[in-house]
Amino acid sequence: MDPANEPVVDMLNQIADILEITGSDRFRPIAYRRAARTVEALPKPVSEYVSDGTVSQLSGVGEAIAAKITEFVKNGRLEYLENLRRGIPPGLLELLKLQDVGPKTVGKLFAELKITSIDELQKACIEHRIRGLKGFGEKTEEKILQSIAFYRSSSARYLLSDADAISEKLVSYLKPFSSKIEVAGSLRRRKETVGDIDIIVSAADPAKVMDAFTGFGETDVVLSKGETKSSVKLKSGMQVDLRVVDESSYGAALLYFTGSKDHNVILRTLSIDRGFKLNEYGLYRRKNDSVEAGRTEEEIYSALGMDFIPPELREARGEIDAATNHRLPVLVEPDDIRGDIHCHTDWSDGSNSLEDMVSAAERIGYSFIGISDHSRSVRVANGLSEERMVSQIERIERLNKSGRFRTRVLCGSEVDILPDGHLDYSDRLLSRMDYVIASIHSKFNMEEKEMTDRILTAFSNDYLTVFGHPTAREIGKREQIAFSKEKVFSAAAEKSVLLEINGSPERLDLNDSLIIEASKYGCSFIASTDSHHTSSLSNMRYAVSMARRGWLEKGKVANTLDLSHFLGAIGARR
DNA sequence: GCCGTTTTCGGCCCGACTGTTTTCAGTCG
Repeated sequence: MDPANEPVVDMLNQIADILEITGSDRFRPIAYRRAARTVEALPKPVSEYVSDGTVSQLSGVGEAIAAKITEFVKNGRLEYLENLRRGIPPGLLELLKLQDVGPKTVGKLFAELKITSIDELQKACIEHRIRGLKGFGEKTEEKILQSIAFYRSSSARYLLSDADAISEKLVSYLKPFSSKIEVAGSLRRRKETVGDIDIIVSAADPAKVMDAFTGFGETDVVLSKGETKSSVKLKSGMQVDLRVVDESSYGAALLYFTGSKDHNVILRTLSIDRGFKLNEYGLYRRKNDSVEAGRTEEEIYSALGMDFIPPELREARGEIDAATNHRLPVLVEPDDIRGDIHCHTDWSDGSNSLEDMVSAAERIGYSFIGISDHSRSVRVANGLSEERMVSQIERIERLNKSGRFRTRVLCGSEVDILPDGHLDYSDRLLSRMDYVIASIHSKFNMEEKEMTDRILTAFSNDYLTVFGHPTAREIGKREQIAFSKEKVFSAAAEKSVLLEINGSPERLDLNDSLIIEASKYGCSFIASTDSHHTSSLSNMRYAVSMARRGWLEKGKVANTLDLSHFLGAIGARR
């Protein structure tokens, strides 16, 4: 989603929530949600549609909603929504965040028991006041208490790498019971964080898979168990859903449960337009319900007149139009990567020796590896003094001459961008390196203007090759630093500074949406791992995942070039 | 509240699972 549209999407969804809680016409909330989805899928800020007067032409947006969007965009607030909010206690909207508690339940709890907050709801459950309501019973009470506990305890989203580890374990555990098995959901789309894991299975004996699944050793609670669908919560807190489907529906199920939801909604609508009906069992002709496709995703996309859409692109960011017009990008692949130039050794804060890192790179089959230890100011990371840096340069030169490794060792550094924007080494020293990654590791809280100036000053140093982990965020721990995307990205494009796609699982920086934004300015990128250990060189797959989610083709990722062209590309600034 | 070469009125994506029902409503994805 275009970040500018997020407040508008929230506004529309909130109207829908409140209308559902207060329970008026049951189709009005649906209309608001549909409009929200449309805005979410827009390729540019909705304010542009407001200024050229085309908002009401968007699908699902009529006169009334167009007027509300217009008012909201112009004033930053909407009288209608504020009145709605005044009509209900503020705590009701938080209740919606509880699992298995939706607008109808919230409305009823408020109408009958005057419950307006999670605390009050918990108390009512403990005092068994819920079971007295029509349609509610003992089990519902227990379930709500569990949801409250889960809501309060869990961080709710997991790092992509953590989800990978769990899902790989589960898939290999279930494989003996399955004829086909694959991970779906946001994990398959390679989102930077994952809320739960979805697994799709075909099997000769479905009951056996279900039993195996719910009996998995790391299961904490079985949330539900049916013939085709079961859910468990693992001891780690992660929820896993398993779906067992017939082989003839495998592709349809995989497509459906891979999502995103927005992608599916567009596909379904489009299917209807073309005389089909699409669900998790297949693509059917509307006329006579005959099956058109379902065994594979490829045949479904093809029946709809589209090219196959890689899961990483299925975010309703224009991929369906692109697939229809045969203009999808040919996404960069893990095998396209020729080397990794963001690696640390035990010269600074890495765990392995320089030779171990090179040897590991050679085993992967890289034609080059770049060593980029920390610069002198990063004392906690044992940053290299200028003298030690010089001796590392000489060591690498000797290593290359020795012919010990087929993989060429490039000599660089991850140089700090100091608070005033200068780099942490003299130009004279920088000039002796093959490349320079410049990163921010201090003073993260600068105001946007000051931070922007800091970065632009750094960019004015002609030895700078790569802007390392540009936003400096750490998922769930540290916010992005503030800088003008427009100024920094356009400067990077103009000065041929490569933007890093850092594949370290807690960084993923730049992430997909910023890659898309930077691409608009014509930036080029480099995928790297920021490895501090030989084992983390495999994190390149996360960098590639972000690049793919960012619509990048091979040509926009510098380290897909072979050694000589890569050297040409990183030497271009000098 | 939106939308229409089958409709300007009467539908809105749709199926699984659960819990509380005795035929269904609510939630989720």
